[in-house]
Amino acid sequence: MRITKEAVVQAASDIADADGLSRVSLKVVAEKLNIRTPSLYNHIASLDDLLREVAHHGMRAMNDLMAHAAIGNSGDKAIKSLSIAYLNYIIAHPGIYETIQWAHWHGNSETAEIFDNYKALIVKLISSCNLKSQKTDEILSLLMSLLHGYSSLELGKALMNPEEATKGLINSIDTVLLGIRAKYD
Amino acid sequence: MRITKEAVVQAASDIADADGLSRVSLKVVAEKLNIRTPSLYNHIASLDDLLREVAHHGMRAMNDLMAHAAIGNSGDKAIKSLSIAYLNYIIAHPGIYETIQWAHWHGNSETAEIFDNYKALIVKLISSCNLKSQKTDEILSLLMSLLHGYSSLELGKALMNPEEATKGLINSIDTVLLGIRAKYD
DNA sequence: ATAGATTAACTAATTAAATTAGTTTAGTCA
DNA sequence: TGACTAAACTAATTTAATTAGTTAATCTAT
Repeated sequence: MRITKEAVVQAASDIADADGLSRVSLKVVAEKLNIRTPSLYNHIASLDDLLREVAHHGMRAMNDLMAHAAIGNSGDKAIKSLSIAYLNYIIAHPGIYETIQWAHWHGNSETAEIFDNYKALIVKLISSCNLKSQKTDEILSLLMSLLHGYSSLELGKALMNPEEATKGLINSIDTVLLGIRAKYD
Repeated sequence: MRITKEAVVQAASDIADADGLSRVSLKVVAEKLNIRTPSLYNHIASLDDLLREVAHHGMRAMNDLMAHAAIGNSGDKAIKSLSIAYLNYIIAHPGIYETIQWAHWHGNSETAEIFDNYKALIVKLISSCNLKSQKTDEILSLLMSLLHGYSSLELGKALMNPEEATKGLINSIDTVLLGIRAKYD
């Protein structure tokens, strides 16, 4: 016996990745942990609270992975490394990514804070491109849109063929960086 | 009395737009229509079925609006017109768009068919750009990613300031088209 | 016009899941 | 070792989806 909050979040994350967010319920989480459903309330405040925890845990993990991927690189190279890390995480954790999207609407101030950390990381990489024009917000918006849009739309295919999906994303990033150079440099 | 299936879908769509997808339940839909919850089963097979109908209705509406927006234009101009129509629909119907995203995972073959129509429309516009290279799939993926990614991420802000959001999208499209010209023309 | 078929409403009951209340048990530490 | 606390439990409540079975209203064809 004796479960920790981390174990609860982990169990919910695993169920999300294996069966999808819609299959995550306190019932199945409790079953996975071999405890009764109400016992979960010793660790979490509600189902929504648990899902937010899953999302936050995932967002922090993504931020860490992306930051590490960017280390030692700058400019286009760094942006591509980050993008690959982003897509790899989503391929490995589709259910957590689904939960992160859910948290985009059902999140709280902590959600916003972690999201801000993500934005700050990308801004750093944009700065490392040393563009003449400093319209960083426009470029940030474009890059985030592409990363999220591509990941969401191609996730189904990406799970079947990760290589191909990564190539496709890098190709799109290339095209966008060409446009950015043409417009802002 | 006497409700039609269309009225049920409309009621669910309205609730989604007003209060968000998570607030759509057969209970509140029935209340809005002044009938008892089980009576809804004369028109729909299940809650999931209803949500799929909401998504399909919305997807068809979007396709129509985008097709009309593209009429009389070609190339970059057509792509921008379509993009504005896309974003305008989402600003007007955030809950339906949320439902469409839900249907991306919980959809059926009909969902896929309507989505294919959307892709075919964009492919036509790409062809009208008369690019040297015919890597249409790469460009399709990039444009769809941008449209969906930008719309999802900026929806919160877009509801507050539609003008600004539209400008931002057009700006990103411009940059991407520059990159496409550089790479594929 | 009206019998029969169909549509769409109803009530009653079931199931499933989230949540709350109150209780018990098992380790921890003074 | 005895009180404290964390974390489990059972029992009960609430809410929503769904099913079954019934009835009323409309529509259709003679």
